[in-house]
Amino acid sequence: MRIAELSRRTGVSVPTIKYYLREGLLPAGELTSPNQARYDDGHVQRLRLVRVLLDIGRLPIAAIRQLLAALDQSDPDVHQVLGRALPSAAGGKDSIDPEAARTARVRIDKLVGERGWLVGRDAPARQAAAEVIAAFEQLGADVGVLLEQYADVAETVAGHDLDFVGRARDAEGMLYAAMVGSILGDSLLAALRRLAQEHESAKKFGIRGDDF
Amino acid sequence: MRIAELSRRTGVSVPTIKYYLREGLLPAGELTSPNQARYDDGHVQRLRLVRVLLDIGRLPIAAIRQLLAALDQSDPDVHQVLGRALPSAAGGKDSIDPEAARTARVRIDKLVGERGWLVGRDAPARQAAAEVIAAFEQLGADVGVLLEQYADVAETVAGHDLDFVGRARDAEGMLYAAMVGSILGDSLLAALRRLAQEHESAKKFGIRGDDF
DNA sequence: GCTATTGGTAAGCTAAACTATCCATAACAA
DNA sequence: TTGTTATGGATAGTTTAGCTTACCAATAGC
Repeated sequence: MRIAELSRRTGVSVPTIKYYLREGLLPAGELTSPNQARYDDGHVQRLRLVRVLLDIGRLPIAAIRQLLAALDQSDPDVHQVLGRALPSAAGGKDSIDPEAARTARVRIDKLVGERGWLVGRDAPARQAAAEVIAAFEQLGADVGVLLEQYADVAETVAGHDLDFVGRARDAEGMLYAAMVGSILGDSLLAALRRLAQEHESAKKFGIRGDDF
Repeated sequence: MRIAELSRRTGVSVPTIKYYLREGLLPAGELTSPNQARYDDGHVQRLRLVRVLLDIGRLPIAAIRQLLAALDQSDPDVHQVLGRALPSAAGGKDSIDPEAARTARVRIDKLVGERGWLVGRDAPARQAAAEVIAAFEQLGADVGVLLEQYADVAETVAGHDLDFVGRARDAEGMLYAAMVGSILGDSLLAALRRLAQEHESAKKFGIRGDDF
């Protein structure tokens, strides 16, 4: 197919597709002549993946490029992708007192150690978790109880996630599932959490509205 | 205190504080003369909240303004905030086939109904969840099993969340806890999930590196 | 009295993610 | 064949969010 059909099939405008090609988010089509290229279903799928990572995962273009590079490696390493390549939802900017972050980091390292989690010392998620904990405390909240409860939950979820990954056909499919499941899983879990929160809140406080 | 000290105590630059004042994220200080105002600890706390919602929650300024308006209401309604005011993590843009989203919406409504969740018909989280499910399917993943597992987990987490809210002293504190816990909870859960995923992956695939 | 700071406003800046415009060439319809 | 439309590739422009800079008259504090 040519670029117009690729655009029609994905709902992405032609200029945007050209932009993604330039940015290396989409491999170039097969050139049949100096200004004619052919695209295939792989391009359609890749383009849909990019849009989902952008719109739902809210990943920046640069992060998506890195993820896709991992997908295209000849030797796909699911473990590396799960542990390192995936950016966690928390944004990178600081706004947090560095000393509070250091204290929280010790706390997270302790939690990981106590639970026997096999996680690299330099795994970015350690720092991400520490920053969120520091933020809680900067706002005057006590995360003590919540942290352990969430860690329990995280173990459960991660178990389900690895089952999900394991259901893929081959190594490449597992890598794809790890990526999609991790990024979209965050959003799915957040949305279901909101629904369950509203339910728990309705139970606890009594229902105000009656539009169920 | 005056604006310079407010800046020093929060690490937010003076021009940025002025910008937040203009945007209505921070109430004006008490004017002592036409060009002198006094700020207090409430401003410090509010400013820290804004930064956390921006940097970790990644909420846009407009959403933060709305949230803060809910905080400042004379009659704080925790249930409304939990159910409606809080934006879920998923971004607003579409990129998803509207028909697939409609099918997924039916699926979510069915799940909510079967579980007896007391959730408004028009709760935005329903749509958010539906869009994520549609995204999964657009990428060729089968969310069937995962969805039910995540719903179980969401119930557990929401229970913890409401306990967290219930630990606050008064109604205003509960509203604050609901807001902070919801937004930061998403990020904390995501970071812990990454850690647990790396652990589960290490167990499943065998450990590649040895830097623990 | 004198310098630094303040509150307030308007204009400017930066980065990210597109979008528009060109151009020479190629495909397609008449 | 011939006019019209589409294509790949490149460069420049646009939009939005979140700040920064610059400026001003008025005040603080020595």
